This record gives sequence, structure tokens and C-alpha cells, in this order.
Amino acid sequence: MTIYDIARKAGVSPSTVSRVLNEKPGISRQTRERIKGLLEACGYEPNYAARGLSERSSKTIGLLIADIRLAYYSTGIQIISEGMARRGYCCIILNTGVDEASRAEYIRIIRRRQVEGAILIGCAYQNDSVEAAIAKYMPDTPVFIVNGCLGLDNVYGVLSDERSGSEKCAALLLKQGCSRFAFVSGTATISSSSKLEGFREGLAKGGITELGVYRCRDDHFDPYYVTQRLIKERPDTDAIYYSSDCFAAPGVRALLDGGRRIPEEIKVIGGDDSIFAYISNPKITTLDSKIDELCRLACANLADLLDGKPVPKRIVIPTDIIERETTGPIRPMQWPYL
Amino acid sequence: MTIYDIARKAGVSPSTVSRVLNEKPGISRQTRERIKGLLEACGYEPNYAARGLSERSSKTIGLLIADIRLAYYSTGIQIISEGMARRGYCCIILNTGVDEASRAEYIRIIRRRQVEGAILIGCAYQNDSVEAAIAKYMPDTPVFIVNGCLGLDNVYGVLSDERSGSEKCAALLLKQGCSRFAFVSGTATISSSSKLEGFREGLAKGGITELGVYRCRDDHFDPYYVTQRLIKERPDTDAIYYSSDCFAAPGVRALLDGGRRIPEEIKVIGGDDSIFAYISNPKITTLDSKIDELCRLACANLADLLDGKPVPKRIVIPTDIIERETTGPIRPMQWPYL
DNA sequence: TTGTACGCGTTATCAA
DNA sequence: TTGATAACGCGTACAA
Repeated sequence: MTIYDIARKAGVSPSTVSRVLNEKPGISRQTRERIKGLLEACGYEPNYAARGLSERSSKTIGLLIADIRLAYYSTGIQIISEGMARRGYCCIILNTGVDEASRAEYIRIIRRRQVEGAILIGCAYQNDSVEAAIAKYMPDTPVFIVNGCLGLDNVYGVLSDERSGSEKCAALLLKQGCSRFAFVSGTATISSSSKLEGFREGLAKGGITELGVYRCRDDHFDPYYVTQRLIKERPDTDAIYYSSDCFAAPGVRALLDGGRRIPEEIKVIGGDDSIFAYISNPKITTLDSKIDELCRLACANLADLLDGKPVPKRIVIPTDIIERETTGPIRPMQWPYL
Repeated sequence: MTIYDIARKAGVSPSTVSRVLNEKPGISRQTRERIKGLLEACGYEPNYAARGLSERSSKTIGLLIADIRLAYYSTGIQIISEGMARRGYCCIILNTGVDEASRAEYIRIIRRRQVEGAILIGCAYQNDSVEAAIAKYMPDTPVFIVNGCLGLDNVYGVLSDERSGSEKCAALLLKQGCSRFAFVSGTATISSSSKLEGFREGLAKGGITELGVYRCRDDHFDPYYVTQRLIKERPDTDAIYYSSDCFAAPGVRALLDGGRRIPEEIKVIGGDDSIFAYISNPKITTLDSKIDELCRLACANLADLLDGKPVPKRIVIPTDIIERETTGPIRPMQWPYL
């Protein structure tokens, strides 16, 4: 079913049909109505590939993430895909995994699909191979990195200040009287490194230089065992800062299983304010990395850029601590949340 | 950068370049090598829109879901998009929300993108308006519904037997000595209805006809309040079956806040085996609705269909109970999970 | 107000 | 072994 088919049925030329489709002027009221009826009756839908070929616009955005099952990413995807859909764009979403080498490959894939823009979520995309791939395959397509940045002309960064936020986490724990600290993160990333740095700095301001640093695999089991090891090796620990709620939730369980009372004997802070922090018992105090806001910004700015408006190359927004039960009193749930 | 540009640089015709690109025979070794080098050096990538126009193949699949942030869907999306990517397809993922009326609109959207197939995840797509939209706009495109089915020739169903599974849940709770039951689900769906039916039937086999039925909004807060109301209105309740872990997790917290001991005084079963059931304290026994397997099947069968192989119109797979702590003893975490 | 002809980037057919 | 040409579906100058 093409405009040719419709044109033939209507006894007009294809261009007339095209004009009706695109609400262009210069068509008599009656032919317009007649063709509209036919279009509707036939269930005609325009072929976007053909339209895009002719118009050199795909109305498509490429979205790259490590793993859509993680709350951090699915929240971002939801916001961006909804925002772009409202503007008439579709999103091609690619799970690139954590494999460093293959990331360039995904840049090529979205390039083939003629995306008009791309948004890469996660600091993992701030690296040389991605930079090289963008420079080679998408030198003129606007690319936004959520929580990362690159030095290319067409790449824009939207970041949150996790470093200062982590400093605030240290301050909060110090204020609450903690004195023996540990930090747990997954595989090393730029983000977890700046969290560690900020946390260290915050502790230093309180005169603390000693810090237990642990790493776990990025799954839901290892953080449990790492936490067990942690309290065995450093039994007097009274505060743990996890780089993400995904790690803090199993960690909390390990602490409870180990007989520790939270928050009386040990306090916990997670990261990213995901649903994990909220579902866990007790509910986890977390450093909100503002993924929602970052993605909303990336989406709006990409849209502006596509409309020809200028946008800032790099934006950094502050992070906030959301205090829940692992650093404070445990109370029955309050409405509203947040 | 098109094959014309490459052809000009190489001093050959565009068709020669095309042949090299597609590994077609009949090109001398040296021109082939020379052009390959040029292609690589220029960072050329084929335009899939143009290729698809000529080949009448988009190498694209449409994926419709209610809300990607829900674990049930993001798990499915992950499996399908990864499976299709491996076969050279990209997925266009659309969050259709729960709004009944607009669903047809999304069928049109993916139609315009010339998808070669579609997978709709969730029983919510088993309804008349979706059926009408498919009949009108995608009568010849294979469509798979995960946990649903429609009577159209081009629509295939892949379902899990939640009804029998729910019967087994009732049997488990009866075996453990429970006698006062309640059922909590979100907004009514085909899926939650068959769970309710199956649960009722299972209870009936144990001679129980009394059942408290509650509904909550599909968010993370309302299940908490609904559960509070439940134990206030039916204080002797000693078993609650939640249609989904999303509801069971806040429910568990409400029970704990209400002073109930789990599982000693009250037992809980959730649904879908999402990460919620695992992160919650205590860990929630759940009816695994096998979303992974359903999606793997849908993906593999769609791929077969696109390859011209015949596939079954309707598949039903059994569900299993995963017993955790809300129906049994609470123990420190065991490796491996599952 | 409407129709004709071309171009978008690619593949395939046919001719050289 | 290679090149010219048509076709895919659509939008748009330009012509009528």
C-alpha cells in the first residue's frame, strides 16, 4: 500500500496524495476530503524509510546502555524514549554490555540506521574507543553522554556531581558519630572513582584517613559475600558507603544476617536512588545521582539541537542525599515518598 | 558518504562497490581489496533505510510494552533485543503505557517504521482495540504476544500457565497450615484474573471458599496501604497471595510494620520472580511466570518465522513456585541463588 | 489545482 | 570482471 496505490484508486497523481498526506496547500477541498477518506479506509501508513531517504531525516535516535535491566538505565530509557516519542522520534535501544572492545561496534550499528542523534547513558562511554568510533563513524551527529563527556565537537556531556555528593555522605555519617568507614563499589568506573575520591575527601575533613575499600562483581550476589568478608576483616566498621543501591541492598541483608543492627550499630548509604533502596528493609539512605534530571536534560537539549538551537556543551548538576532508615530512625512508611 | 562517493574515489562504478559490500562474486581480487580498504578508511557504513527500500526489508522489530521500568518488561526486552540483535535486527521499543485507547496508535507507529515483526509483551495487548489495529495496519506482519493471544492469522501467542501455578500456590499454603487467605492484585487484567481463579480453585480443593480480594494501584506505595487495610479488616489473615512481587514487597513491609512475623504468623507469595522478591527482607516466595522463557521462545519463533519456517500458533508453558523465606524458614543466603 | 520528473542510497538485472 | 539502468516509496521543484 503506497501513495501510488492510493493515487490510482483515487484517479489522481501520487503527488496529490503526498500533498494531502502532508497537509500542503493547493488542493481543492473535495479532492482532499476524498483522498483522506481513501487513506483512512485503506489503513495507509507512510513508509518512513522512503520518506527519510528523500528528506534525509530518519526521525530516529540511538540509545546506548550497558544493561536495560538495571533500574538506573531503565529509568533513563523511559524518560528519553517517552520524551523523544512526544517529539515524533523513535528510539533504537542497544544493550552494549560492559565489554569495552565491542562498544565501537554499536556506534556503527546506529550509524547505519541513520540516527539523527544519540544518547549514551553511563560514564562507561567516556573512553577512548568510543571517542574514536564517534570521530570515525558519527562525526557530525549530535551525541549526548549522560554522566560522561568527551572532547569531540559533536559530543555533549550532562553530568551529576557525584564527587561533592559523596563528600556530603561522609559529612552525614561523621555527624551521626560514625568513626570506622568502608566503601564498596562494583567494577571500577569513572563514576565509582569520583565517589571514592569525594568520600575520602569528606572523611579527611573530619580527620579520618582510614578507609576500607572493597570491590564486588556487578551482580546481586557478590555484594552480599563481599559485605560478609568486610565485617569479618573489619568488625568494628560502623558505616558503609556503597556506590549503588544494587550493592547496598544485598549488603544490608548480609549485615542483618551477620547480626548487626541497622542503623544502631552500623549505618549504610547507597547510591542512585533506585527502587532497590526503597524496597529493601530497612529502606536505604541513598545519594540520588539524579538520573531522571540528567536524562530529561539530555533529551530536551538534543531536541533543541535538532531544532537548530544552541545548547551548552557540558552541564553538571548537584546530587542530593535522600535520608531513609539506614542512617536514621526506622518508622512506618510515610506518605508521600520523597 | 555513499557508495557513489566510494566509487568515484576508487574509479569504479557504484555497483562494483555494492558487490564488494555484499561479498558478491565476480570481482577481481585486487579491486575487491582496494575497495575494501577505501571503505574502511572512509568509515563507510551502509544506509539501512535505502537498502531496506530496495530490499523491502527493514531488519527492524517492533516491541511494545506498558512500562520499561517494571522488571517484568525490562527482563523481556533485554532477552528479545539481545536475541534479535544477534540475528542482525534492531528493536524499536515503545512504552505504550496502560492507556487502552492509545494502543492502536502504537501499532500504526511501528507499521510506519516497516517492522518485519512485532512482539507485544503483556496480557494487556490481548484486547479488541489492539486486534482491530493489527487487522487494519499490520495484517501481514507476524506478531507475537507474550502472555496473551489473539484470533488473527498473523498473531502468535506464547503464554505461561498462571492459573495452574496459582492453584499450586494455594496448595502450598494449605499444606503449610494456612487457613485464612487473601489475594491482592493491581488493576484487573486477564493475567490477574486467571491467577485469582486458579488460587480460588486451589483453595476450594482444600475446602476453603472464603477469600479476601483486594486491588491496589500499580505503583510502589498503594500496595503498602492496601495491605494495612487488609490486616485491619481481616486481622486473622495468615496467607496473602500477591499477583506480583512489585506488590508483595511493599506488602511485606506493611506486615512487618504492623507487627506481624513472617512467615511464622503470616505467609506471603508474590509473582513473576522479579528482583524485588530477592531484594526484599525476608526474601519472597514467588510464582515464577517464566518471562525469560516466554520471551526467548517468542524471539526464536519470530526468527524462525522470518526465515520461512513454520511455528506453533500458541504455546503454553508451566509456571513454578520458587520457595524463599516468606513461606519457609529464614536462613542466611545460600549460594547459588535459584 | 494538479501532474511530471527527478533525487534520496541501495540492490539486482542485463548488457558489455 | 565490470558498468549502466531500473526499481524501491516518497517529497518537491517545476510545468501545465
